Amino acid sequence: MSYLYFVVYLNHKRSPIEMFSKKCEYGIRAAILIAGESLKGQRISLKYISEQIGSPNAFTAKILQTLTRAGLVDSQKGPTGGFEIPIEKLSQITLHDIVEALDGSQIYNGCGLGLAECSEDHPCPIHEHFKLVRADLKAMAHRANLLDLSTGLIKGFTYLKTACPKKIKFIKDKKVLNSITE
Amino acid sequence: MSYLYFVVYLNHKRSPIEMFSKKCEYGIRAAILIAGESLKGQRISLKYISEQIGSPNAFTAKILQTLTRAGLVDSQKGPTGGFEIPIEKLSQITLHDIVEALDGSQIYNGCGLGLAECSEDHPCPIHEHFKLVRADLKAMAHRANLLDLSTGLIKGFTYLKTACPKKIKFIKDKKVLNSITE
DNA sequence: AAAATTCGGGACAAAATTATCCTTTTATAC
DNA sequence: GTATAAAAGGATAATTTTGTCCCGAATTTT
Repeated sequence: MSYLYFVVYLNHKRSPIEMFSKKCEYGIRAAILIAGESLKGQRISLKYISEQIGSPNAFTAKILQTLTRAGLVDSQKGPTGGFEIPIEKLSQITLHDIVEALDGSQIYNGCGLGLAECSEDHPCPIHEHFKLVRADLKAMAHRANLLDLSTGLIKGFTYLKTACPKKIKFIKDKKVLNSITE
Repeated sequence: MSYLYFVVYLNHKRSPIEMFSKKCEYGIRAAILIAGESLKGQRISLKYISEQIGSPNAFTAKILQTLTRAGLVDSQKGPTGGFEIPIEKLSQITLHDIVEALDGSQIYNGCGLGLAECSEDHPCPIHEHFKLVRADLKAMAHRANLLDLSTGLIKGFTYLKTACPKKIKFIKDKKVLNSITE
């Protein structure tokens, strides 16, 4: 007698194309979490961060190193150490700052078709069409700051981790299922 | 006696993050070129396409296969063969159709932070901020069609290839320079 | 001082994207 | 028919992105 079980697992792979790289997505999520905890006077560890935002631990460590070196986040070693952002800086740090540090500003400045030379004088076919999109994205990234982004989180209005899985795989064999879910 | 030479070369590597994948960029450029030539009653070959849009030949072949299988482009084998798009279909095929076939629609539908579950009811912190950008991008991609995109090209108002190089590398040694540029 | 905890950073591994090579198939022209 | 020109498609390689492992450095607690 065999049953149909299903096992669910998160995947960390970047979908064919998203707006930001995985590095940047994790970085933004981490920064918002740190911002929220900093507002509450808490310093938080890498372990806690990767648990809360559902990101791979060691990869997140590299990203936080980058943000720390960029001066966007403060780090402290040793027990009781961790990451934090001074409250007074929260409203000054924008989404743009995070993206710039991790992905660069190609996304708002580059040509939509990847041409090196694409400008008003020498436009690609979608140059005009792309203007508005790029301008919106750029304005949004400069407007959104860590204070605003983290208050929604603290109030429970927004979320940083998906409760729902990305990939669902069906497994008939109970033993196989248990070997994966144990 | 040594001089300072510089050698210039195009790079086909995707920058850290752009709006579309390289595959999609080449696909869009190829489709617009084919559209323009089709308007002039010409069928064009892979070789001509990759020369005109400055894309790697074999990679472009794969992309055109995908577009052909998706029914967006017609292909014909043999001498005088090549790629074309029936004129009457040009205004019906949108940027969205090309992107959808090559990259999927994740870019306008997916969460900006990569969360699997991100919606009005369970939003990520940047969900509201991203709405406008995504909507603009989606609307633009549905609005822009191959007829419009290719007429600018035919009239010489827009370009599909960069005259200007992406990377510049300085090389002092004349022998090294010659070995590269020969 | 020793132990424990946490970040820093180098080396390495896996996966996805980007790109190349080469053979087969199909159609045209001679 | 034969040669030729072009797309189709399989296999493979290079590069980049994503992710892991492990050890060292710094800081706090005991």
